[in-house]
Amino acid sequence: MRNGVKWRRLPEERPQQILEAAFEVFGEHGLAGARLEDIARRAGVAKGTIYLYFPNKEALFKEMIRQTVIAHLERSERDFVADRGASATDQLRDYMRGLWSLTRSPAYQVVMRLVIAELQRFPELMAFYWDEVVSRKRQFLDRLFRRGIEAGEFRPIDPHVAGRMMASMFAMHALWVSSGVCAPTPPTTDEELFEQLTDFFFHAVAPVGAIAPGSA
Amino acid sequence: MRNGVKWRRLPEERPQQILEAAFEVFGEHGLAGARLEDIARRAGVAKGTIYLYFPNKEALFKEMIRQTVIAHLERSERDFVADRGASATDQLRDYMRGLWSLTRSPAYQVVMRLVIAELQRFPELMAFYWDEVVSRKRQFLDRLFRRGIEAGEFRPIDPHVAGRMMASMFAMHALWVSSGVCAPTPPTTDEELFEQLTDFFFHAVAPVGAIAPGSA
Amino acid sequence: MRNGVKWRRLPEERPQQILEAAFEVFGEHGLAGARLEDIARRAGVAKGTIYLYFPNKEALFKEMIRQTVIAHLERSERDFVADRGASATDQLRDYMRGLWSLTRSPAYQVVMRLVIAELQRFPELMAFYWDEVVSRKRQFLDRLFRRGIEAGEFRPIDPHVAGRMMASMFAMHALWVSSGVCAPTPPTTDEELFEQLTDFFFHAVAPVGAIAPGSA
Amino acid sequence: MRNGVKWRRLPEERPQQILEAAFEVFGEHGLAGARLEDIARRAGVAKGTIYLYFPNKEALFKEMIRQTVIAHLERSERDFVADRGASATDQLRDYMRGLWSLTRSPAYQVVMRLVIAELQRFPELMAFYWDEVVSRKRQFLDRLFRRGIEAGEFRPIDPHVAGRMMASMFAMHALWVSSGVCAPTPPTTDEELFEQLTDFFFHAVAPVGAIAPGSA
DNA sequence: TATGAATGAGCGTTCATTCAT
DNA sequence: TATGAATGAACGCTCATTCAT
Repeated sequence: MRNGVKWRRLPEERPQQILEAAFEVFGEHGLAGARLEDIARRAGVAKGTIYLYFPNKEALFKEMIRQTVIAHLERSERDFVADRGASATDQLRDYMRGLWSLTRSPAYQVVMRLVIAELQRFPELMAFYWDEVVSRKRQFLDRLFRRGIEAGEFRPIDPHVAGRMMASMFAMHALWVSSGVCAPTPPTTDEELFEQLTDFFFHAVAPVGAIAPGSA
Repeated sequence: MRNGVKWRRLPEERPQQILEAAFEVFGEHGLAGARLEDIARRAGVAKGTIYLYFPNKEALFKEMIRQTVIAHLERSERDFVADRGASATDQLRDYMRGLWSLTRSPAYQVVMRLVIAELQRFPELMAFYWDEVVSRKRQFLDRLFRRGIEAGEFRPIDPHVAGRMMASMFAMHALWVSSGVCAPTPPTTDEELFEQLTDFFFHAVAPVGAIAPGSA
Repeated sequence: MRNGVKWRRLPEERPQQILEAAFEVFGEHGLAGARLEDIARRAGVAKGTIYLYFPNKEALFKEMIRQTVIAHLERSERDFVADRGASATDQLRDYMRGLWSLTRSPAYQVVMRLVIAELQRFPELMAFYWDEVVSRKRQFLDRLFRRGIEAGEFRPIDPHVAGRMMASMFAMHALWVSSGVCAPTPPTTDEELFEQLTDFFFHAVAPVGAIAPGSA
Repeated sequence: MRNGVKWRRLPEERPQQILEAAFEVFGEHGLAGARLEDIARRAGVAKGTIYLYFPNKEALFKEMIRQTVIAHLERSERDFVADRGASATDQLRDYMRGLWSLTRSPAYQVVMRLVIAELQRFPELMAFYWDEVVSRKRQFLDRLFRRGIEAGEFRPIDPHVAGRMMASMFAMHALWVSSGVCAPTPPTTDEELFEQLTDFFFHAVAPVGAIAPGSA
């Protein structure tokens, strides 16, 4: 049959194919240092082909952000609504688990590093990230923490502050894990790292005088 | 006549002069974005002069790391020895205050960002950083936390974990403050940010059932 | 079923269809600035289809010249023969009116501009243009002016010169009108512009001492 | 002496050197078609060197306009003031002579062609040309013609119109001379062409009933 | 030692042209 | 005959590095 004749990759796969190459090359050389030529070669296409699917270099990175951080955020928001019945503590622990599994994915680690390291120099990307990620995430966590505080599950901490602390701990661990700073010396397992993070956090937000609700 | 010329900077000062300019320019434009021309102009020398003292752009970056991060670590260690008489809680609070003032210095923010962004690509530098900074800092915090745990000031948390959490929170805030992610929405003062960090941390390490020792 | 498809344009119309689109796009973006993609889209065909009918971009341009400038010249010659009975002054005024309405047509403005801008670089086209347009038009005007001079309607000016002056004024106004240089400052109407041109020209060729014959 | 050792071109000549190359290349390939690389090679410098003296391609063209059209305009304005004693007719004839000698210079012909052909596509250049040339020239000619009309040397024609007609005739002749449209067939000398232009123009603006004042 | 004019490889991006379908 | 995804050479512009002075 005519079928077997050509086995090139299907056109529908092209954007994902390019994106995956971009993930790798951005990860290795940074946002500014990555060369479109390398991304193209790694994706197995010509330089011009990239521009059939993405208007420019920044758009590639935007899409990377969408597929990792924003996708996760949307999942979290859906879960939050679906899990309305659960306690804030349980909801938070679920959220943290999702965040942690994201944290361990190379794609997210790359994105985080680039966001921290280079986003400043790309004002349009910075604005995008701020609107689509930072403020949205903040809203989400606000609602979560407020619920827990009102239910007496957490001490009356400023929800913004709680959110910022959690984000800082997870983000930094993403960076450390990816750059090997975390792993080497204490041969801690991923699961142990997660336990340490949640345990620490739940102690920090536990009602004063109570047993930390998250550690059981 | 020729005498008035004495007022130029001495040739021996040249490297430091260049390094200071590099600091500023790297801080403003990042490693890749910094232009040798700008550094030269800011240092008051010609572009070619830089190459008399540093073989290339990278070398400038390496020297920057040495002069900032290591220098700070040595200061911390000296202070720790000098404060031996105080409680672990007080010592920790003092250390945090020092760390926070460092965190707010542009120099540290620059180095943190560049370390996160670029260190991976220089394995030799990464090793250097690991030995001279990461493990040394870890030892230092270990001793501090162990003291506090033994005295019952802190709950029996793994000292490594406590150190890692603290470092992650402060490091991330350094990055956020410098890139404006922290500041905008809640018009929080620097001092308030510091209070939030210490309050959060002391709650997390407080002996269970006790009032958080750090919050007063 | 398959029947409704009959409503597509016929294949025989394809070249004209493409040419019309080329006209518009060349007019808007110039020869170098026009993108084949735009022409294809505007013609309602795919990019590749253009290459079935024209070997390259240049060929499109050549064909455009043929369809506009030559076509007009032939119309002028026919009208001249048909109007044999009128005075030279009337014939000239009629010709000028026709020239002016041509001058205002976007197609002519486009061709004029492209001829000025690009013809030099295609010697073969330049020769073609010279033979088929320039010298033919000159002959035509020569006859017209000679008639007027012999009849005492115009002063004894060199007919070549009169023709050249007229052509220069109209051509330049075509270019100016199309590029907006003429319009802005004095909000002159098209009709006024035409009056100014003819009035000026008839004064210039009026018998010395006489009232300019064209202004009434 | 050390003098004879190196005879490279002096740095002070560089801008003019580049500009002359640009003149040639723009003339041959147009504004959009000219390649910086060609200009550099023709000037005997490297591509980057151009950018030491001109911020971009457009600036090269701006400077070309300045050295030809604007320089001439400024000369004309100075002469106008210096010649206050002369009749408007004499002043105009002097101006025309200057304009005609400009018209014959290859540089001016190139500039005119590019202005006509391509300026539309470079809006910033168009604005520059409009402000620095078109409106300034218009003012200048307005004053000149108004003087002549008030003194009864010219018929009461709208000064704007007279200026526009003159400009159109000279401009078009510049384009024709440069592209060979004017020259070939009637082997007219440059001087004769000039006489034809002035004679035609002075007849057109002569007081009705009078002998054309410019023709002698 | 110090200069800064000069270099040219390299970048992101565009688009005329090709060719498998 | 018609498509449009894919190509890749070419462009304007930048800037780390060199080198004659």
